[in-house]
Amino acid sequence: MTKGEETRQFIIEKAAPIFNTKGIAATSMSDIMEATKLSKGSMYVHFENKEVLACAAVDHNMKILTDKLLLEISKSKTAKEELFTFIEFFSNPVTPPVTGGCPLLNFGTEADDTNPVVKEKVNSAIKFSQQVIQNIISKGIENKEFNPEWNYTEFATVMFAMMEGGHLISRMSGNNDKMKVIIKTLKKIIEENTL
Amino acid sequence: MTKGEETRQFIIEKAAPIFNTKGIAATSMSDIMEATKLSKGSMYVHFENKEVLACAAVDHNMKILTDKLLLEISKSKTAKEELFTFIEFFSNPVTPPVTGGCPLLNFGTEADDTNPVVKEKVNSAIKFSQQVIQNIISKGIENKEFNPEWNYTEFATVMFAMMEGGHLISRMSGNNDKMKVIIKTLKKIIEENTL
DNA sequence: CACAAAAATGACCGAAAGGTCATGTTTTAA
DNA sequence: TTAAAACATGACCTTTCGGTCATTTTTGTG
Repeated sequence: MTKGEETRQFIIEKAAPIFNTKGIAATSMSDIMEATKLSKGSMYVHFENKEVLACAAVDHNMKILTDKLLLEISKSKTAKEELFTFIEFFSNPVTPPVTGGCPLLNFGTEADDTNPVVKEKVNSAIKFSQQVIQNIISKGIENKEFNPEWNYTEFATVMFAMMEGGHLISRMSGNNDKMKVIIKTLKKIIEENTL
Repeated sequence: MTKGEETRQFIIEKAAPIFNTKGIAATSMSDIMEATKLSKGSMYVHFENKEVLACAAVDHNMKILTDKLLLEISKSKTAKEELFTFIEFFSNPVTPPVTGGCPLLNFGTEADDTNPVVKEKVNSAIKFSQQVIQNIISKGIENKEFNPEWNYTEFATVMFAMMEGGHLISRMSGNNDKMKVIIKTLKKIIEENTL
Protein backbone atom coordinates (compact mmCIF):
# COMPACT_ATOMS: atom_id res chain seq x y z
CA MET A 1 0.00 0.00 0.00
CA THR A 2 1.46 3.37 -1.01
CA LYS A 3 1.44 6.30 1.38
CA GLY A 4 -1.49 7.78 -0.48
CA GLU A 5 -3.56 4.64 -0.26
CA GLU A 6 -2.71 4.41 3.42
CA THR A 7 -3.91 7.94 4.10
CA ARG A 8 -7.05 7.39 2.07
CA GLN A 9 -7.84 4.30 4.11
CA PHE A 10 -7.04 6.13 7.34
CA ILE A 11 -9.50 8.89 6.47
CA ILE A 12 -12.22 6.38 5.64
CA GLU A 13 -11.75 4.58 8.93
CA LYS A 14 -11.99 7.81 10.91
CA ALA A 15 -14.90 9.11 8.86
CA ALA A 16 -17.03 5.95 8.86
CA PRO A 17 -18.25 6.07 12.48
CA ILE A 18 -18.93 9.80 12.22
CA PHE A 19 -21.09 9.43 9.13
CA ASN A 20 -22.88 6.46 10.66
CA THR A 21 -23.59 8.39 13.86
CA LYS A 22 -24.46 11.86 12.61
CA GLY A 23 -25.67 11.02 9.13
CA ILE A 24 -24.25 12.13 5.81
CA ALA A 25 -25.93 15.53 5.62
CA ALA A 26 -25.06 16.46 9.19
CA THR A 27 -21.41 15.46 8.89
CA SER A 28 -19.10 18.21 7.63
CA MET A 29 -15.66 17.96 6.10
CA SER A 30 -14.46 19.89 9.16
CA ASP A 31 -15.67 17.01 11.32
CA ILE A 32 -13.47 14.65 9.35
CA MET A 33 -10.55 17.07 9.43
CA GLU A 34 -10.79 17.22 13.19
CA ALA A 35 -10.99 13.43 13.53
CA THR A 36 -8.06 12.80 11.23
CA LYS A 37 -6.01 15.88 12.19
CA LEU A 38 -5.44 16.35 8.49
CA SER A 39 -5.77 19.54 6.51
CA LYS A 40 -8.66 20.33 4.23
CA GLY A 41 -6.48 20.18 1.12
CA SER A 42 -5.33 16.72 2.05
CA MET A 43 -8.89 15.48 2.20
CA TYR A 44 -9.47 16.64 -1.35
CA VAL A 45 -6.32 14.95 -2.59
CA HIS A 46 -7.89 11.62 -1.73
CA PHE A 47 -11.56 12.34 -2.31
CA GLU A 48 -13.01 14.30 -5.17
CA ASN A 49 -15.75 15.68 -2.93
CA LYS A 50 -17.80 14.96 0.19
CA GLU A 51 -20.17 12.65 -1.66
CA VAL A 52 -17.34 10.34 -2.71
CA LEU A 53 -16.01 10.24 0.84
CA ALA A 54 -19.48 9.57 2.20
CA CYS A 55 -19.94 6.66 -0.21
CA ALA A 56 -16.59 5.21 0.84
CA ALA A 57 -17.65 5.56 4.47
CA VAL A 58 -20.94 3.82 3.79
CA ASP A 59 -19.12 0.95 2.09
CA HIS A 60 -16.66 0.73 4.95
CA ASN A 61 -19.34 0.58 7.63
CA MET A 62 -21.13 -2.19 5.81
CA LYS A 63 -17.93 -4.10 5.16
CA ILE A 64 -16.80 -3.92 8.79
CA LEU A 65 -20.17 -5.17 9.94
CA THR A 66 -20.27 -7.96 7.37
CA ASP A 67 -16.73 -9.07 8.13
CA LYS A 68 -17.35 -9.21 11.86
CA LEU A 69 -20.62 -11.06 11.39
CA LEU A 70 -19.26 -13.63 8.96
CA LEU A 71 -16.24 -14.19 11.21
CA GLU A 72 -18.50 -14.96 14.15
CA ILE A 73 -20.70 -17.21 12.04
CA SER A 74 -17.68 -19.09 10.75
CA LYS A 75 -16.91 -20.23 14.31
CA SER A 76 -20.19 -22.13 14.49
CA LYS A 77 -20.44 -25.85 13.85
CA THR A 78 -24.03 -26.57 12.85
CA ALA A 79 -26.43 -24.59 10.70
CA LYS A 80 -28.66 -23.98 13.68
CA GLU A 81 -25.69 -22.66 15.60
CA GLU A 82 -24.87 -20.37 12.70
CA LEU A 83 -28.37 -18.91 12.71
CA PHE A 84 -28.23 -18.38 16.46
CA THR A 85 -24.85 -16.69 16.13
CA PHE A 86 -26.25 -14.42 13.43
CA ILE A 87 -29.11 -13.42 15.68
CA GLU A 88 -27.06 -12.98 18.82
CA PHE A 89 -24.53 -10.87 16.98
CA PHE A 90 -27.17 -8.14 16.91
CA SER A 91 -28.56 -8.68 20.39
CA ASN A 92 -27.34 -5.39 21.86
CA PRO A 93 -28.45 -2.49 19.67
CA VAL A 94 -27.58 -0.06 22.46
CA THR A 95 -23.92 -1.07 22.15
CA PRO A 96 -23.85 -2.26 18.57
CA PRO A 97 -21.05 -4.01 16.64
CA VAL A 98 -20.56 -0.84 14.57
CA THR A 99 -20.46 2.62 16.11
CA GLY A 100 -23.70 4.48 15.41
CA GLY A 101 -25.90 1.42 15.01
CA CYS A 102 -26.96 -0.51 11.94
CA PRO A 103 -25.66 1.27 8.82
CA LEU A 104 -28.43 -0.23 6.72
CA LEU A 105 -31.02 1.44 8.90
CA ASN A 106 -29.09 4.69 9.24
CA PHE A 107 -28.02 5.22 5.65
CA GLY A 108 -31.09 3.57 4.20
CA THR A 109 -33.56 5.94 5.81
CA GLU A 110 -31.41 8.97 5.06
CA ALA A 111 -30.69 8.05 1.45
CA ASP A 112 -34.23 6.89 0.73
CA ASP A 113 -35.55 9.91 -1.15
CA THR A 114 -32.35 11.87 -1.57
CA ASN A 115 -29.38 9.70 -2.55
CA PRO A 116 -30.00 6.95 -5.11
CA VAL A 117 -26.36 5.79 -5.06
CA VAL A 118 -26.32 5.10 -1.33
CA LYS A 119 -29.86 3.76 -1.51
CA GLU A 120 -28.75 1.13 -4.00
CA LYS A 121 -25.76 0.21 -1.85
CA VAL A 122 -28.12 -0.38 1.07
CA ASN A 123 -30.53 -2.31 -1.10
CA SER A 124 -27.74 -4.64 -2.22
CA ALA A 125 -26.56 -5.13 1.35
CA ILE A 126 -30.08 -5.98 2.48
CA LYS A 127 -30.39 -8.57 -0.27
CA PHE A 128 -27.01 -9.98 0.65
CA SER A 129 -27.99 -10.32 4.32
CA GLN A 130 -31.11 -12.22 3.42
CA GLN A 131 -29.08 -14.41 1.09
CA VAL A 132 -26.69 -15.27 3.93
CA ILE A 133 -29.62 -16.39 6.05
CA GLN A 134 -31.06 -18.41 3.19
CA ASN A 135 -27.75 -20.09 2.49
CA ILE A 136 -27.37 -21.19 6.09
CA ILE A 137 -30.84 -22.70 6.17
CA SER A 138 -30.46 -24.27 2.76
CA LYS A 139 -27.29 -25.97 3.94
CA GLY A 140 -29.07 -27.02 7.14
CA ILE A 141 -31.83 -28.64 5.15
CA GLU A 142 -29.30 -30.58 3.08
CA ASN A 143 -27.64 -31.66 6.34
CA LYS A 144 -30.99 -32.94 7.61
CA GLU A 145 -30.81 -30.38 10.41
CA PHE A 146 -33.90 -28.46 9.36
CA ASN A 147 -37.39 -29.27 8.18
CA PRO A 148 -37.22 -29.48 4.37
CA GLU A 149 -40.72 -28.00 4.15
CA TRP A 150 -39.55 -24.78 5.80
CA ASN A 151 -40.28 -21.75 3.61
CA TYR A 152 -36.92 -20.29 4.38
CA THR A 153 -36.98 -17.58 1.74
CA GLU A 154 -39.88 -15.98 3.52
CA PHE A 155 -38.29 -16.63 6.87
CA ALA A 156 -35.14 -14.80 5.79
CA THR A 157 -37.21 -11.71 5.01
CA VAL A 158 -39.15 -11.97 8.24
CA MET A 159 -36.01 -12.49 10.29
CA PHE A 160 -34.20 -9.56 8.72
CA ALA A 161 -37.20 -7.28 9.15
CA MET A 162 -37.70 -8.28 12.77
CA MET A 163 -34.08 -7.59 13.61
CA GLU A 164 -34.05 -4.18 11.97
CA GLY A 165 -37.31 -3.25 13.66
CA GLY A 166 -36.06 -4.54 16.99
CA HIS A 167 -32.89 -2.57 16.51
CA LEU A 168 -34.90 0.61 16.06
CA ILE A 169 -37.10 0.00 19.10
CA SER A 170 -34.17 -0.81 21.36
CA ARG A 171 -32.09 2.15 20.27
CA MET A 172 -34.99 4.52 20.80
CA SER A 173 -35.78 3.17 24.25
CA GLY A 174 -32.12 2.95 25.20
CA ASN A 175 -32.25 -0.64 26.36
CA ASN A 176 -32.09 -4.04 24.73
CA ASP A 177 -35.21 -5.59 26.27
CA LYS A 178 -37.36 -5.49 23.16
CA MET A 179 -34.53 -6.91 21.07
CA LYS A 180 -34.43 -9.84 23.49
CA VAL A 181 -38.09 -10.49 22.73
CA ILE A 182 -37.34 -10.47 19.02
CA ILE A 183 -34.46 -12.88 19.52
CA LYS A 184 -36.51 -15.22 21.65
CA THR A 185 -39.23 -15.30 19.00
CA LEU A 186 -36.80 -15.98 16.18
CA LYS A 187 -35.06 -18.75 18.07
CA LYS A 188 -38.40 -20.38 18.75
CA ILE A 189 -39.24 -20.42 15.06
CA ILE A 190 -35.86 -21.94 14.29
CA GLU A 191 -36.33 -24.59 16.96
CA GLU A 192 -39.72 -25.46 15.50
CA ASN A 193 -38.04 -26.11 12.17
CA THR A 194 -35.18 -28.12 13.62
CA LEU A 195 -35.40 -31.88 13.16
CA MET B 1 -58.03 30.34 15.18
CA THR B 2 -56.31 33.73 14.84
CA LYS B 3 -54.41 34.67 11.70
CA GLY B 4 -51.15 33.91 13.47
CA GLU B 5 -52.22 30.47 14.55
CA GLU B 6 -53.46 29.80 11.05
CA THR B 7 -50.14 30.74 9.50
CA ARG B 8 -48.21 28.72 12.04
CA GLN B 9 -50.30 25.68 11.23
CA PHE B 10 -49.92 26.34 7.52
CA ILE B 11 -46.13 26.41 7.85
CA ILE B 12 -46.12 23.16 9.81
CA GLU B 13 -48.26 21.43 7.21
CA LYS B 14 -45.96 22.53 4.39
CA ALA B 15 -42.80 21.76 6.35
CA ALA B 16 -43.78 18.32 7.65
CA PRO B 17 -43.43 16.34 4.40
CA ILE B 18 -40.17 18.11 3.58
CA PHE B 19 -38.59 17.26 6.93
CA ASN B 20 -39.88 13.68 6.67
CA THR B 21 -38.44 13.29 3.18
CA LYS B 22 -35.09 15.08 3.41
CA GLY B 23 -34.44 14.76 7.11
CA ILE B 24 -34.06 17.51 9.67
CA ALA B 25 -30.39 18.31 9.05
CA ALA B 26 -30.76 18.40 5.29
CA THR B 27 -33.84 20.64 5.35
CA SER B 28 -33.10 24.37 5.33
CA MET B 29 -35.30 27.24 6.32
CA SER B 30 -35.09 28.31 2.67
CA ASP B 31 -36.75 25.05 1.70
CA ILE B 32 -39.67 25.92 3.96
CA MET B 33 -39.76 29.51 2.69
CA GLU B 34 -40.04 28.23 -0.85
CA ALA B 35 -42.77 25.75 0.04
CA THR B 36 -44.82 28.29 1.94
CA LYS B 37 -43.98 31.31 -0.22
CA LEU B 38 -43.46 33.18 3.02
CA SER B 39 -40.57 35.44 3.93
CA LYS B 40 -37.80 34.46 6.27
CA GLY B 41 -38.87 36.98 8.89
CA SER B 42 -42.34 35.51 8.91
CA MET B 43 -40.99 32.08 9.71
CA TYR B 44 -39.27 33.43 12.78
CA VAL B 45 -42.40 35.21 13.96
CA HIS B 46 -43.99 31.81 14.44
CA PHE B 47 -41.00 29.66 15.33
CA GLU B 48 -38.17 30.61 17.65
CA ASN B 49 -35.67 28.67 15.53
CA LYS B 50 -35.33 25.76 13.14
CA GLU B 51 -35.27 23.20 15.95
CA VAL B 52 -38.69 24.29 17.21
CA LEU B 53 -40.11 24.11 13.69
CA ALA B 54 -38.55 20.69 13.15
CA CYS B 55 -40.09 19.39 16.38
CA ALA B 56 -43.49 20.71 15.35
CA ALA B 57 -43.07 19.00 11.98
CA VAL B 58 -42.12 15.72 13.66
CA ASP B 59 -45.20 15.92 15.87
CA HIS B 60 -47.38 16.75 12.88
CA ASN B 61 -46.13 13.82 10.82
CA MET B 62 -46.78 11.41 13.65
CA LYS B 63 -50.19 12.90 14.38
CA ILE B 64 -51.31 12.71 10.75
CA LEU B 65 -50.23 9.11 10.57
CA THR B 66 -51.87 8.20 13.86
CA ASP B 67 -55.12 9.96 12.98
CA LYS B 68 -55.36 8.24 9.61
CA LEU B 69 -54.56 4.86 11.11
CA LEU B 70 -57.01 5.14 13.98
CA LEU B 71 -59.71 6.36 11.61
CA GLU B 72 -59.24 3.30 9.42
CA ILE B 73 -59.19 1.00 12.42
CA SER B 74 -62.38 2.55 13.79
CA LYS B 75 -64.23 1.35 10.70
CA SER B 76 -63.54 -2.26 11.59
CA LYS B 77 -66.06 -4.41 13.38
CA THR B 78 -64.14 -7.20 15.09
CA ALA B 79 -60.79 -7.18 16.86
CA LYS B 80 -59.32 -9.42 14.18
CA GLU B 81 -60.55 -7.04 11.54
CA GLU B 82 -58.94 -4.16 13.42
CA LEU B 83 -55.59 -5.92 13.45
CA PHE B 84 -55.84 -6.69 9.76
CA THR B 85 -56.71 -3.06 9.04
CA PHE B 86 -53.72 -1.93 11.07
CA ILE B 87 -51.44 -4.19 9.08
CA GLU B 88 -52.90 -3.38 5.69
CA PHE B 89 -52.71 0.31 6.39
CA PHE B 90 -48.93 -0.03 5.98
CA SER B 91 -48.96 -2.48 3.09
CA ASN B 92 -47.50 -0.08 0.50
CA PRO B 93 -44.29 1.47 1.82
CA VAL B 94 -43.44 2.67 -1.69
CA THR B 95 -46.53 4.91 -1.63
CA PRO B 96 -46.95 5.38 2.11
CA PRO B 97 -49.78 7.04 4.05
CA VAL B 98 -47.42 9.92 4.95
CA THR B 99 -45.11 11.55 2.39
CA GLY B 100 -41.52 10.43 2.95
CA GLY B 101 -42.33 7.13 4.61
CA CYS B 102 -42.63 6.15 8.25
CA PRO B 103 -41.70 9.15 10.42
CA LEU B 104 -40.71 6.84 13.27
CA LEU B 105 -38.09 5.22 11.08
CA ASN B 106 -36.98 8.47 9.47
CA PHE B 107 -36.75 10.69 12.51
CA GLY B 108 -35.77 7.88 14.84
CA THR B 109 -32.64 6.93 12.96
CA GLU B 110 -31.67 10.54 12.42
CA ALA B 111 -32.29 11.66 15.98
CA ASP B 112 -30.77 8.57 17.53
CA ASP B 113 -27.37 9.94 18.56
CA THR B 114 -27.93 13.61 17.87
CA ASN B 115 -31.33 14.86 19.03
CA PRO B 116 -32.61 13.58 22.38
CA VAL B 117 -35.83 15.59 22.16
CA VAL B 118 -36.92 14.06 18.84
CA LYS B 119 -35.61 10.69 19.96
CA GLU B 120 -37.93 10.74 22.95
CA LYS B 121 -40.86 11.78 20.79
CA VAL B 122 -40.21 8.76 18.57
CA ASN B 123 -39.76 6.50 21.56
CA SER B 124 -43.14 7.57 22.93
CA ALA B 125 -44.80 7.05 19.56
CA ILE B 126 -43.33 3.56 19.28
CA LYS B 127 -44.65 2.67 22.72
CA PHE B 128 -48.03 4.09 21.78
CA SER B 129 -48.18 2.01 18.60
CA GLN B 130 -47.46 -1.17 20.48
CA GLN B 131 -50.07 -0.19 23.05
CA VAL B 132 -52.67 0.21 20.31
CA ILE B 133 -51.92 -3.31 19.11
CA GLN B 134 -52.08 -4.68 22.63
CA ASN B 135 -55.38 -2.96 23.33
CA ILE B 136 -56.97 -4.45 20.23
CA ILE B 137 -55.86 -7.96 21.15
CA SER B 138 -56.77 -7.53 24.79
CA LYS B 139 -60.26 -6.52 23.75
CA GLY B 140 -60.36 -9.45 21.33
CA ILE B 141 -59.49 -11.86 24.11
CA GLU B 142 -62.26 -10.45 26.30
CA ASN B 143 -64.63 -10.87 23.35
CA LYS B 144 -63.59 -14.51 23.03
CA GLU B 145 -62.24 -13.75 19.58
CA PHE B 146 -58.65 -14.63 20.41
CA ASN B 147 -56.82 -17.35 22.28
CA PRO B 148 -56.50 -16.14 25.91
CA GLU B 149 -53.09 -17.82 26.15
CA TRP B 150 -51.71 -15.56 23.43
CA ASN B 151 -48.65 -13.65 24.65
CA TYR B 152 -49.87 -10.52 22.98
CA THR B 153 -47.41 -8.16 24.61
CA GLU B 154 -44.60 -9.94 22.86
CA PHE B 155 -46.60 -10.17 19.68
CA ALA B 156 -47.13 -6.41 19.67
CA THR B 157 -43.36 -5.91 19.74
CA VAL B 158 -42.76 -8.50 17.06
CA MET B 159 -45.49 -7.12 14.84
CA PHE B 160 -44.25 -3.55 15.15
CA ALA B 161 -40.67 -4.60 14.47
CA MET B 162 -41.62 -6.68 11.45
CA MET B 163 -43.58 -3.85 9.93
CA GLU B 164 -40.80 -1.31 10.39
CA GLY B 165 -38.25 -3.72 8.99
CA GLY B 166 -40.50 -4.59 6.09
CA HIS B 167 -41.02 -0.91 5.46
CA LEU B 168 -37.27 -0.41 5.19
CA ILE B 169 -36.75 -3.36 2.85
CA SER B 170 -39.59 -2.35 0.56
CA ARG B 171 -38.55 1.27 0.35
CA MET B 172 -34.98 0.32 -0.47
CA SER B 173 -36.01 -2.15 -3.16
CA GLY B 174 -38.66 0.18 -4.52
CA ASN B 175 -41.44 -2.36 -4.48
CA ASN B 176 -43.84 -3.74 -1.92
CA ASP B 177 -43.22 -7.46 -2.42
CA LYS B 178 -41.28 -8.04 0.80
CA MET B 179 -43.87 -6.12 2.76
CA LYS B 180 -46.49 -8.50 1.40
CA VAL B 181 -44.49 -11.40 2.86
CA ILE B 182 -44.42 -9.65 6.23
CA ILE B 183 -48.15 -9.06 6.08
CA LYS B 184 -48.89 -12.65 5.12
CA THR B 185 -46.80 -13.90 8.02
CA LEU B 186 -48.46 -11.59 10.53
CA LYS B 187 -51.94 -12.51 9.36
CA LYS B 188 -51.09 -16.17 9.72
CA ILE B 189 -50.02 -15.67 13.34
CA ILE B 190 -53.23 -13.78 14.04
CA GLU B 191 -55.31 -16.54 12.43
CA GLU B 192 -53.54 -19.12 14.56
CA ASN B 193 -54.62 -17.21 17.64
CA THR B 194 -58.18 -16.70 16.50
CA LEU B 195 -60.79 -18.92 18.14
C1' DC C 1 -63.24 54.43 12.37
C1' DA C 2 -58.99 54.69 14.86
C1' DC C 3 -55.21 52.77 16.46
C1' DA C 4 -52.49 49.59 19.01
C1' DA C 5 -50.94 44.96 18.48
C1' DA C 6 -49.72 41.38 15.63
C1' DA C 7 -47.89 39.71 11.41
C1' DA C 8 -45.14 40.03 7.26
C1' DT C 9 -41.24 41.74 4.70
C1' DG C 10 -36.51 41.53 2.94
C1' DA C 11 -32.10 43.51 3.56
C1' DC C 12 -28.58 42.30 6.39
C1' DC C 13 -25.25 39.69 9.62
C1' DG C 14 -21.62 36.41 11.09
C1' DA C 15 -20.55 31.69 10.90
C1' DA C 16 -19.87 27.63 8.59
C1' DA C 17 -20.43 25.03 4.63
C1' DG C 18 -18.03 22.71 0.39
C1' DG C 19 -14.40 23.39 -2.48
C1' DT C 20 -9.81 25.43 -4.88
C1' DC C 21 -5.07 26.33 -5.37
C1' DA C 22 -0.28 28.09 -5.06
C1' DT C 23 3.20 26.62 -2.28
C1' DG C 24 6.06 23.63 0.40
C1' DT C 25 7.29 18.83 1.82
C1' DT C 26 7.70 13.90 1.39
C1' DT C 27 7.71 9.57 -1.45
C1' DT C 28 9.14 6.88 -4.77
C1' DA C 29 11.48 4.81 -8.43
C1' DA C 30 15.13 5.32 -12.03
C1' DT D 1 21.33 10.22 -5.35
C1' DT D 2 18.17 12.88 -7.47
C1' DA D 3 14.36 14.63 -9.78
C1' DA D 4 9.69 14.08 -10.88
C1' DA D 5 5.42 12.74 -8.90
C1' DA D 6 2.60 12.44 -5.17
C1' DC D 7 1.06 14.30 -0.97
C1' DA D 8 0.11 17.87 2.61
C1' DT D 9 -0.77 22.52 3.94
C1' DG D 10 -3.69 26.50 5.00
C1' DA D 11 -5.15 30.73 3.19
C1' DC D 12 -8.76 31.89 0.40
C1' DC D 13 -13.19 31.75 -2.46
C1' DT D 14 -18.21 31.51 -3.08
C1' DT D 15 -22.44 30.02 -1.45
C1' DT D 16 -25.62 28.96 1.86
C1' DC D 17 -26.79 28.49 6.43
C1' DG D 18 -29.56 30.01 10.69
C1' DG D 19 -30.92 34.04 12.57
C1' DT D 20 -31.96 39.43 13.44
C1' DC D 21 -34.30 43.67 12.94
C1' DA D 22 -36.10 48.13 11.37
C1' DT D 23 -39.86 48.97 8.62
C1' DT D 24 -44.29 48.29 6.50
C1' DT D 25 -48.73 46.02 6.20
C1' DT D 26 -52.55 43.65 8.13
C1' DT D 27 -55.56 42.39 11.85
C1' DG D 28 -58.71 42.78 15.35
C1' DT D 29 -60.96 45.53 18.92
C1' DG D 30 -62.72 49.57 21.75
